[in-house]
Amino acid sequence: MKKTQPEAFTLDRIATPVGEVLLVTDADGAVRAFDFTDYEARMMKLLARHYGEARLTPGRAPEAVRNAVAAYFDGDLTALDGLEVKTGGTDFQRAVWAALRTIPAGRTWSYGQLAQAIGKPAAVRAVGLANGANPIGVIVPCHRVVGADGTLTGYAGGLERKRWLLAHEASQEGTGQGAFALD
Amino acid sequence: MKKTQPEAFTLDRIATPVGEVLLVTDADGAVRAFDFTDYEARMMKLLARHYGEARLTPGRAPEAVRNAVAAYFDGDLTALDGLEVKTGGTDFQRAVWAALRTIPAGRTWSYGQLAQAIGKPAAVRAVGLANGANPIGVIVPCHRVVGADGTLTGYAGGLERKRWLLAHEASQEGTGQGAFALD
DNA sequence: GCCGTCATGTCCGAAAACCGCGAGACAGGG
DNA sequence: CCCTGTCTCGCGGTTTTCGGACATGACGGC
Repeated sequence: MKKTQPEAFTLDRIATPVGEVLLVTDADGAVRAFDFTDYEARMMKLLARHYGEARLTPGRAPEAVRNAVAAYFDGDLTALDGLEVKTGGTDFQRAVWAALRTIPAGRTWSYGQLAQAIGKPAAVRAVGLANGANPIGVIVPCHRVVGADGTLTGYAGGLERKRWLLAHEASQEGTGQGAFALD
Repeated sequence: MKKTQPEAFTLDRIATPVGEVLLVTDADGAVRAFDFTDYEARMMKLLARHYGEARLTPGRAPEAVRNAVAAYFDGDLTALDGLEVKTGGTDFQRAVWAALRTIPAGRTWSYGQLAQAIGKPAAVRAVGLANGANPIGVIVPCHRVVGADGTLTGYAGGLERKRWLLAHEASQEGTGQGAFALD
């Protein structure tokens, strides 16, 4: 049992080209969680783990956040970069998630590169774990990490979506920088 | 809506015939913890377990509480009965602690009787554990529980103090009801 | 009588399993 | 030869599981 301050969060739902997403924000407008509706159970589990009995009340997220999400899916790939996010998790996990946000849209890193970036070049596999435990999909772009040989190894929202997101980000950037192959 | 703070508690210190005690109260004047100064570490651990990063600020507890404590040690054995207490812990533990407050001063129960009182006659040993985990000594009178044969089996504040408290309560009641033997 | 045994709830530490990896060894196929 | 696909093994944080230790007492065997 952790520190259990009930902490009231807002749960919003937004339609996107890859399906409806869940968007959890706190009283300060910071994003606490973001995931696809069909993985709602997993998101709830993560929230419960980090915040104990956090209470979710359905409602509308701040317009600034909603607009940023819409803009991103609409082609403005940097729209999410300014959003404030807040997470629980261990120091290691937070380091990984922070590093993820430094990967620019249209680029991909390998798990090894990511491990290197946080100063633990050997913790490659652990990085994969932390990646999978990311509570704020898309905004914290865990989908921009692929295998050393370019394979899309896994994605909590389904590989299909990972593929779509990367294509979305690549196509907007132009065709020149393709650091990975879409099959 | 204000942020959920780590819950501010007040920490007071009071002198008694058996040594200085620590008295933790909340903003409503309810008692959250009570223990002897020489077991401060254990009390802090319990507080941390139940309330996370609870913040303790040294200060004076409400006069009503201070007076009740003084009166009890002065011979008014029922002085503590009216105090409001609040605890964390599991359902089981809270059931045990609630039952403890029904034991009148000057009387003792066995662990078996206590287990019976909460409707789990077989959970005798578990009751002992819960007893030991009581964060509010004296006010929640865990010292009034002894072995089935009358032995003072254990006390978180030291058996010496348990003996003293029971003698204190017994002597004030008169000599007739001695349900236990002091050695 | 004395001793071993078992039931019961909770916490705690140790150990093991779990992986969204990646490097190296090896065997085939052009 | 070179290239590639498959397999094995070590890596390291987090989560889960497991096994004890206890503020006891009732019971069955010697």
